[in-house]
Amino acid sequence: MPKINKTKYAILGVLSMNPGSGYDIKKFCDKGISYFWNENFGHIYPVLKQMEVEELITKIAEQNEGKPMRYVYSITPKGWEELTEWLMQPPENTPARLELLLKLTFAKNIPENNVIEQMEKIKQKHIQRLEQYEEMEKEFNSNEKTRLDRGYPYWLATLRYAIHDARFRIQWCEETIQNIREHQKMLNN
Amino acid sequence: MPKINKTKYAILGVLSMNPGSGYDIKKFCDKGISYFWNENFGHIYPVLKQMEVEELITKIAEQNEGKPMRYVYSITPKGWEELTEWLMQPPENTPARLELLLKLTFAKNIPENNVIEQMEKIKQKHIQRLEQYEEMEKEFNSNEKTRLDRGYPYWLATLRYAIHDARFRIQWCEETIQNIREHQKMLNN
DNA sequence: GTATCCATGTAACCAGTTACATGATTGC
DNA sequence: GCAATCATGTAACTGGTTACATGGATAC
Repeated sequence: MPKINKTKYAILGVLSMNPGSGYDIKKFCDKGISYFWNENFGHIYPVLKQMEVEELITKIAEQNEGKPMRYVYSITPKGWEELTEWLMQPPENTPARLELLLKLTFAKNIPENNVIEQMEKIKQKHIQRLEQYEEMEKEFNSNEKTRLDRGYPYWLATLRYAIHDARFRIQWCEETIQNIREHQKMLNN
Repeated sequence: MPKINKTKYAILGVLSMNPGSGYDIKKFCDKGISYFWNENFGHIYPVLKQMEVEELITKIAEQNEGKPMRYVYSITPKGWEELTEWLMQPPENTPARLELLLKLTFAKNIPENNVIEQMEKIKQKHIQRLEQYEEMEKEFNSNEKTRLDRGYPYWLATLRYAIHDARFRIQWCEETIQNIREHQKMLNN
């Protein structure tokens, strides 16, 4: 089977919540879900065009005074069908490619201290991420309205994933740094 | 900056351990590091060719009786240089695209039970993965020789990453399933 | 005045995937 | 007899990235 255009489903999903322009879709990705999903204009615009041809979405031109042209897309019944069908299907797991782990595999060819430094930086990055996510969680849970929304447990799930993820990475960084140091000592004796 | 061919570095890394053929490289990826790195023939062979032109590797033809032709590649000094330079650089983080989380974001459009079923299956998959990794860890640590290798803490790190990863996902699946159920009940009252 | 936001799009590029082609050997 | 392993490669394709082009409005 050929590789599937995931951008199409991301767009369908975003438009299922609200009609919007290509720009709006990009904004939603950047502001709302960038820690697990990313899109860029160079792909969004051509895919939108193609989806219109496939009748998954419809376009309406919007001209506000003094502002640039806006093309607002809405999802069609056919689009809804395609979206829900995709949602019901188990997610495809794309073959992993974790550059950090690949580097570690061959890391014995560079000085230990360089590796430790890199791991330390990565740990700091995840500590910052974790703080952000925990802040987001607080805000999210303090909002009464969101908790009554049918989507509540799903939004929460994505956030919790990010939190778990950041935590395990911090732990793993610490553990790994310690293991490198201990091994260093062992070999010196 | 343009996107960088990571396959090149994977090949350099594999050949830094032992000279080998394209087939050997693929085998190493599949057997040894497939849970965090994947390559396929359709990319390996052309990249090998290009790397030979760049003088990062050299080729020797090997003809064993009755067996198909083998082309064994070795890393050159220039290749070593490029490899270590890359290793010293902090890893690029490619923009995330986690299909599962994207689906959860829009999951309120399909029946809860479908989502729960999917999450249950994913949990089972990670339980199996975890068992495998823990088995691998035992074998790995029981081997005296590997512990004296300079690469020991790095190999261990990749394995420990996989273990941490599987564990957090199992936990997260359980948590999420429970949250969906509780929310379901709450809305029914 | 300068940076950011709003807004749309195209063209060139490339990394990586899939399918196809070939054929001997080994193990069950 | 059949599947898997060994072994190399090409061609077609496509999903996604980057760079380029344009230009007004708003906020500091």
